[in-house]
Amino acid sequence: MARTADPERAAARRDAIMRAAIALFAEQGFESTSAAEIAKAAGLSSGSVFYYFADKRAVFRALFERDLPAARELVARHATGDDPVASLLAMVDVLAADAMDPLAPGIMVELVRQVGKDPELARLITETAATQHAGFAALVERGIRAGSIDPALDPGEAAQWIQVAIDGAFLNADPDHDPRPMLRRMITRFLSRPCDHAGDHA
Amino acid sequence: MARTADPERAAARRDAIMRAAIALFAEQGFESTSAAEIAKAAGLSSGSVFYYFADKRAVFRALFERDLPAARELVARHATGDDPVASLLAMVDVLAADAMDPLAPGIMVELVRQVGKDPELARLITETAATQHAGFAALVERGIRAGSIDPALDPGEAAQWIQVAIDGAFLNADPDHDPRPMLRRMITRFLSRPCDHAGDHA
DNA sequence: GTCTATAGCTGGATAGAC
DNA sequence: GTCTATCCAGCTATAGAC
Repeated sequence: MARTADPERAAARRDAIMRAAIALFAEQGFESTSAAEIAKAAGLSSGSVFYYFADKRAVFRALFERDLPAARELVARHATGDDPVASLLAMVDVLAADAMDPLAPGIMVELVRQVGKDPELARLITETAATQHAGFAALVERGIRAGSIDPALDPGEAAQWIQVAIDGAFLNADPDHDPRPMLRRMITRFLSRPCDHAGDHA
Repeated sequence: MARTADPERAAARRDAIMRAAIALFAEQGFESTSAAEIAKAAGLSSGSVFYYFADKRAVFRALFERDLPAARELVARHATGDDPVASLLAMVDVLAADAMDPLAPGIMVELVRQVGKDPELARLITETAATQHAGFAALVERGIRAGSIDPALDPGEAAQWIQVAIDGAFLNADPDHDPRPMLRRMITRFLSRPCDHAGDHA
């Protein structure tokens, strides 16, 4: 009854294409990577790429399809905790973990570019980012009510700046250096209530 | 004696090409923008681009050639001041000013991509970034000695994180929203000495 | 100095063999 | 289902007219 003779083999090939594609897109960019190159790197022939994917753009999109459910799950997992700041930092840690991947800056940059060209990709990424944003904003709000976050902050704006910091870390990714400690320092202090003796010393 | 009949006209045309190019590169990307498109937007004919520039890549490089002298001047101007943190924030303000330009994210992204492909551009950008980095690091060190910056910070690492934050702001640029107040908050607090009653309230 | 025309090449996507 | 062969569009860069 199976449509495909061997669904497992088909999934493996799709996966091989995606793995080859992510490396090539990150290193060379989307436009500079030909379908033939991807096929070769995946151990297949040129035309096969178009059997598994509608077009080159669909290959790129597929690389980010798992991110939306992952974001939903991440937000749900950290929505209910005793300490909102701790939950928020745990989310940051997870999102920033991939920033040590040497492919991260290349993929990040290519993603921004392709989002402007592929409306379907744009919808996917917008929703993923909005999901993370909502999760952060809710935690900031809870932190404010609990007194552990500066009430002068607007939760939505603060959430966006947390994402800005993570984006910056991705862009400057370095495989030899874990960005998370400094990212935590930056975000913790950004959120905390003002410290009335800030520059004391004198 | 003049080599060119009208050097002023020539400079104006070069400039027109550059202005047209920066918009197109930011919106569509480098690879997706043809030389013919640039020429048309500049009010010239296709071949003329190659009269004023050696090749398409040189057009892109030209867009960043003024950044290195500008960085040197900026660093020099803020090297000597009574308050290192204030000088540092003034530098950040200048560098982040362009983040309100709607073209900023597109150009930023394209720059990262092209730096990986054009070694001459890479040299230029690396030196520009290193100049800014050195300026920030020197100010952080002075701030530590003056007691206004947390001595636990490594000046080089702190300088890099200031650049990370600025990069993030560029990537998420929004013409309607000045990122500088929040950027200042984030950096000030990142640098400041620890505040021993951080999460008080209870 | 600047334009027109085009050479020469590359790459996405398909058609049809197997 | 997968590969080979190929078509056609679109691009950079140049050569030569004016």
